[in-house]
Amino acid sequence: MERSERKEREFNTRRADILEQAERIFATKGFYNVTMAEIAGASGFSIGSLYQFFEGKENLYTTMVGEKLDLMYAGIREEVNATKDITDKIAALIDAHFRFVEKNTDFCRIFLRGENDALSEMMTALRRKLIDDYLQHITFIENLMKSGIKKGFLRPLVPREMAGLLFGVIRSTAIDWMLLPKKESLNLKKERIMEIFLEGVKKHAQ
Amino acid sequence: MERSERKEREFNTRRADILEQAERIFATKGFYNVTMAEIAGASGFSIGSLYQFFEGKENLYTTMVGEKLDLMYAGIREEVNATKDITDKIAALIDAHFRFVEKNTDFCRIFLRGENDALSEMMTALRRKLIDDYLQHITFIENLMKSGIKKGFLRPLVPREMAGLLFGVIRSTAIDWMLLPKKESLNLKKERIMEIFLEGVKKHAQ
Amino acid sequence: MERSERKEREFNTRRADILEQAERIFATKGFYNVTMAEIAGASGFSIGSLYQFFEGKENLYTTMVGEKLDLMYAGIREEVNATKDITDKIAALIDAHFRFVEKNTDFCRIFLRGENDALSEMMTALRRKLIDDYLQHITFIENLMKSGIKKGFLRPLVPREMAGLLFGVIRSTAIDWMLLPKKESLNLKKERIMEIFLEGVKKHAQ
Amino acid sequence: MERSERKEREFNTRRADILEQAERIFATKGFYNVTMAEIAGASGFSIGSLYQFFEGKENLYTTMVGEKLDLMYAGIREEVNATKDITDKIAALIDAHFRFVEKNTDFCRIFLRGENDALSEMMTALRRKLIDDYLQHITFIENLMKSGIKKGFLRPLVPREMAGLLFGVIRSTAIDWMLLPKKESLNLKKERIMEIFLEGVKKHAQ
DNA sequence: GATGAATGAGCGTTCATTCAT
DNA sequence: GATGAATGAACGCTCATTCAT
Repeated sequence: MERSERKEREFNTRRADILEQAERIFATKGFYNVTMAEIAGASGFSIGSLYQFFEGKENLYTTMVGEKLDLMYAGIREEVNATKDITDKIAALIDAHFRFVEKNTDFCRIFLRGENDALSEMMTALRRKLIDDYLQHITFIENLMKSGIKKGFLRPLVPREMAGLLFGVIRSTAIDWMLLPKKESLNLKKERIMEIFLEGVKKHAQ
Repeated sequence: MERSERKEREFNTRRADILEQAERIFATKGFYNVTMAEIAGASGFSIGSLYQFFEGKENLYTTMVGEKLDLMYAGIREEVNATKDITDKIAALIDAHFRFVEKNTDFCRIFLRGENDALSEMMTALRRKLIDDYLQHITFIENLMKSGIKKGFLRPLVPREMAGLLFGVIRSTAIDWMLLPKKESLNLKKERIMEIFLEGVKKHAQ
Repeated sequence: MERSERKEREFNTRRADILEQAERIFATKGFYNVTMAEIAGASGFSIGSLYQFFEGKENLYTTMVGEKLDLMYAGIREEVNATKDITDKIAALIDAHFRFVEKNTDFCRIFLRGENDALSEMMTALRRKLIDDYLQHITFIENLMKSGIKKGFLRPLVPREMAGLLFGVIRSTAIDWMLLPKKESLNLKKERIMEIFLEGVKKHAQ
Repeated sequence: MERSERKEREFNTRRADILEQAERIFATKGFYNVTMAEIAGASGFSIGSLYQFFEGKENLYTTMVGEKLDLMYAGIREEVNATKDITDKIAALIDAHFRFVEKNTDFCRIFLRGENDALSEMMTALRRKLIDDYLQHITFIENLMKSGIKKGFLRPLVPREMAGLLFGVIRSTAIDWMLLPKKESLNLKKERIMEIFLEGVKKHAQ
């Protein structure tokens, strides 16, 4: 049925438009300081229309966050998987993460502000998803570490902890960059992170 | 006037009681899901009384967060300053941070959830303070790095970036610990962080 | 034009289908708790189509109630008119009323729940019609009483009041039956009503 | 504590004021066509204040109906119990009922319009209460009939059915009076009801 | 004619703040 | 000072009706 196909395409386009505006607005003002009327106005729909695309404000918010985050993780892993060498993989991991943050700074600010209030069912579910996705990503990095150790490139430390620390510096660097006004590209930090992560900060006897 | 001194002491005691309850409740439910009535009930004061100690809900919240954070940073630096050796100082930095997080997990969750909504003047001011304090702390760590480099213990990397990364892994490790249910002491992570931070993860030729 | 005749027949069939579903749904949930979307879904039409048959929700409701009620009164009177004897006529009046209630319990519940809200023009008109029809029915029964008195079968009381009381016990008995879970046939009550109505409850000297 | 006593008295006075206005307004316009703002305005309170006295609109409505109905039944039975003779008791039953209807016509119209929508928990509970109270009242009348039969004043018919019919004519007469514009006192009907109920309408051989 | 997505006025409810007692 | 009842603006959500397709 062509008719319904076009309908569905249009539906998805409109839905995406709303999500896009919602992302921008929620990122700027936080969940509680945004009204449905505001999102409706910004996305060019009426208040009532929003409810044809999403069950309510919470659903709109959690959907937006969830879908965007899926994109982020998927994008990062794709780039990592496209490389062969372990060093390149780590570089890609950092690079892809930073590029996502730079392109979606507003969205990422949501995690600065948090608001994963575990009061409603939906918000609880979102929080669970965030944690699950995060753990899955750590596991992905853990496997990177494991293969690096197996290949004798990395020291035989606990892979999970190595993964946690690597992601930690990536995340922290991104947070700092978002927090601070000076807007040099995040990518400039990549090499430093890699060097310190790989070599450590301690001066060794030469 | 002794009278007014006692008055003031009492005032401060009551104020502290309110802040203590407020911390617990805000940490559990977030800024927007807490009512003044709830804080009043929990702290044993009437709603109206809260307004004698604080200008309003936002003031109560920002005061609580600000004062607690000051305590944290002051406590950490005090412990660091009480040691001499650079390795001990780094250990103290991590140790003191982790102990604060373990003792004040609820409070720290506030930063997981964020809600630094920059809408009102007060919330903006709080956010500014959070950033300032953070930068000040980074500078403190930066000075640690500088002295480590000067003493020839650390490699001559950019001290600010070293500081950022060290704090990054500390923060990230704390976040993970708060996010995840397994409740082994955070302190177990200290040695790993130090080792990886100091030595790096790369296997060197022997 | 045969064409238009068929059109009209189809129109009436569809209209009747809608009314039938509307009756069922309104009876179950009341006027205010039913949505046009619900009626549309149940009757297999689109929301927009409902507006080709009825001017709006109120019109659909008042039409449904009005037409059904006309059927009830007409049916009862037809059955009464089909008998000769005054006792038989009274029996038929009760009988026909009870049978309608049993066959259309859901519909009759509408009167239990009422909702003849006199706010809109239409609802006011419906209420007026309900009252008019009711009075007309009472007049019909009044004439029954008159003829019974004229024939010397009934005591020379005020016919209108006799009619009001007879209808009163019929209605009340029906209401009780609808209100209460025990589902023996309403018809079992007919004989009792007739006996008490005709003979009274007082014990006479023998 | 005198203080709290006065508070409580005031609370109850205000609560009663609200219920009084609510009764008037709900009776006029039905549950769904009344807004909290309207009740607030009419009773001289702010919208928010209504929620200190009642949990919400439904609670306000069901409370009002329930309490008023209790008063009615209690009042009627009290008057009946104050008489000795069975005929007087029946007269009192009718009389008290009619007086309540005349003094509380608006309230009673609520039952004309119904709206006992069984959707929400509260409305279901109200409906249950209405039925329970009704059955209890019927039982009260049934006992009247039983004692009348035992004393040999009434024919040995089924007491429950006699009670149902008596209440039926009372209710129907009241409904008619409310439905119709002519405003002669309801009490004029009392004698007729008693005569027909006691003697029946059938002419007996003399 | 038939459809159902779009509209937006309108409602019940919440809660920070005030102020009379 | 201490109280907590009173306030009312503001919000999320619903649904009868319209109208472009």
